[in-house]
Amino acid sequence: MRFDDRKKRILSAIVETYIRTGEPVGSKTLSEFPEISVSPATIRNEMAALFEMGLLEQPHTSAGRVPSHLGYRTYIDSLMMAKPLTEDEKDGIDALFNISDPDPDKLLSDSAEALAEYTGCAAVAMTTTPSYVTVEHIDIVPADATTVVLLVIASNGVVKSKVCRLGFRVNTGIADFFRKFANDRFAGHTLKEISAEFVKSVSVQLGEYSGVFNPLIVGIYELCKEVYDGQYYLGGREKLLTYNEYSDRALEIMKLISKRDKLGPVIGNNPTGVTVFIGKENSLSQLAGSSLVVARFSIGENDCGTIGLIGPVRMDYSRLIPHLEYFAEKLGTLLSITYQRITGDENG
Amino acid sequence: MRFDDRKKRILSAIVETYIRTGEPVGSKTLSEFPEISVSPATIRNEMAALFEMGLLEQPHTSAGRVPSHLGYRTYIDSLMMAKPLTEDEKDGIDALFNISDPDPDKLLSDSAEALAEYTGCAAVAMTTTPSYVTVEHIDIVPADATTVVLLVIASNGVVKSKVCRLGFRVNTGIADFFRKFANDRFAGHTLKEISAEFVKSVSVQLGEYSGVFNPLIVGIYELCKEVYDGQYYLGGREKLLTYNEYSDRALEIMKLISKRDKLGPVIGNNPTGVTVFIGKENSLSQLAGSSLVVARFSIGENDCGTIGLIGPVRMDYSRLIPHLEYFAEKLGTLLSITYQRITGDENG
DNA sequence: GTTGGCACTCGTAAGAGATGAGTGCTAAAG
DNA sequence: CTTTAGCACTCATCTCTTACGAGTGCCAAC
Repeated sequence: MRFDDRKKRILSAIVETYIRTGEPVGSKTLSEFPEISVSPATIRNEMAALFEMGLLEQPHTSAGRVPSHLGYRTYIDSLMMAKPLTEDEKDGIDALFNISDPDPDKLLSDSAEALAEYTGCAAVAMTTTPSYVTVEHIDIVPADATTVVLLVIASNGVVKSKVCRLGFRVNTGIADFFRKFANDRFAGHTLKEISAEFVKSVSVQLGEYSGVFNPLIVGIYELCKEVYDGQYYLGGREKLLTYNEYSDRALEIMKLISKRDKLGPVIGNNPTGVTVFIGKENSLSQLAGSSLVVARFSIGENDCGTIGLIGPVRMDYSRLIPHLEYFAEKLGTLLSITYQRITGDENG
Repeated sequence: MRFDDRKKRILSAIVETYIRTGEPVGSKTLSEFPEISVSPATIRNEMAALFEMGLLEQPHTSAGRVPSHLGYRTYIDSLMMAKPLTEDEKDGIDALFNISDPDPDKLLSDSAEALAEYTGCAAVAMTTTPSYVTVEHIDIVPADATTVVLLVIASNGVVKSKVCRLGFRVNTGIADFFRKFANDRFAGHTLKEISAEFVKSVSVQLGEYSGVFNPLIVGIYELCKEVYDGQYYLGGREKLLTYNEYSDRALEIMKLISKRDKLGPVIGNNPTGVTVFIGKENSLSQLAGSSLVVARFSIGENDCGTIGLIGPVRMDYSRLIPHLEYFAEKLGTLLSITYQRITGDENG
């Protein structure tokens, strides 16, 4: 049986109509489409063929047809016409990102929120740190009699700081000593290496001062971990409530996607560009009724994170995929600007 | 009509049973309570009296009774026996907070999450900064060729930092100049004063260098604003979905409570201790079907924030009020420890 | 004051049609 | 061989009715 042009047009029409209305699509409705214009009976024959081919499903005998997961897959991969963003939409997104010297973490969480707002789906934004990234430099800055600021500068340009309050007065001598000690032990090591055990072994080397400096050592550990773990932000979870597909599963899905250890591995290992996981294609069985649309973004050439959408299988792919693509590109550009200055200077 | 002892016992039983089951309570059910032990008919007479007094409501003629808002109020204010926390529960909460040198912001967001987990309600944690708090000191620390860390230390002990990436190389001379300049202009001013206009006027004073240093000036403004605005964390929004009271209103409520500008004023102006707002007592009409239980916490003697629970009017007040009280106390203690060291040293 | 009895109310669950959207199949027309 | 009209059939959904039962208010008796 050939998957001819008319079958393609019919499948497209079914997918698009179902996405729009959420109701199974019948032969009569389709016969009114100008690009089809054959009688309902003919369409029924074609639909029976598409059903045979596994592209359509039937909720029950007397209902219309609904795309199967394979139907969606075929539609997305070869039939769909992506709706490019209008200039207005681009401007709107650009305006969101129009901040100078943004905090990268905030940028990410704002992106998740904005993406959710724009798309009506739950949105996730996540960064990953490659395992080759090392600690480049550690600094300790007295800020107050007993307060210091710890800084960890990683080789990928990420800088994190933490205010540490100590139980003793810190003078420049102490700060200098600790700075040298910390850099001797930590600088050059990959973030991945800096485990709790590693930190403990470093702490031991401080001998009798180990107790005194422990808060700082732990602070460094926490900062390294923070950089290595990256971020995970989820925005617009509550958007899922607007789809009746989730009427009884909303709580379960919302809990699931809130946890990085659940969703992270699923969305963090994709090729560049936009990837779509439709329903049962997801490795998590709880997501069988949902689709994920994910896009990687990168700082310069270095892939560094993922943004994604979570919504019902019946989502408007033709609109959302270009949107997500634009967001990812924009986010990458902005992060590149943020991080570029350092590398620029280092090379120069 | 006297609100005698038996009426009180009946009202208590109705409130407690309704909280537990969510079903209107009938006279037969009540007659089986050992502390009541009169016939259903007698109870019906009493219930009619309680209805007259405005303490009970009837969903419809042939249903049992449900507490009115006044009924809940009476129960909470004078009838309820608070269930003190068990040692196990206290230990569980203590364990959550058992971290050394916690980041105050993280402490707050973790508290909101934990509180939600413990209580099954949505939980909010919020800090407010009194308007008399001033900028005590500003510091700028070169971290890298073109990267500096800005520090704002406020008079209430709060320290915030921000990594700023600049377009030029920063040496100690530049850093010293800017540090002096910034402290001359900002230190001593209240955080409240430091508005966008204020910052602009400061920037102008830099003359030809205004453009170069603007990112730093803006950074200071942002940090001051961050300290002054305080935090607002909401945890466990999705818990509301478990109550069928919210089956159709969940989205609306979740949106509402996510916004500090909506919920903040409502929960931020209460006396010390635990305050309960029952349903329509809330100034926000959308919360007419919800109750808020809020508690203030303080650093030392200084009131500094609020934690609260949002849930259906039918919530287990006798358990939740002591829980919230314990959380608030614990949170205050921990924050006091975190901030005390500085003040301790400054006075010494 | 308390209680048993009883008629009454009213929400809910269950069952019976009626409706109608949509189908598959067949046979005739193109 | 493809397309189409016709027709019987399926099945979710809606409405209407009925039955049920939990709970009430009131009254008379204890």
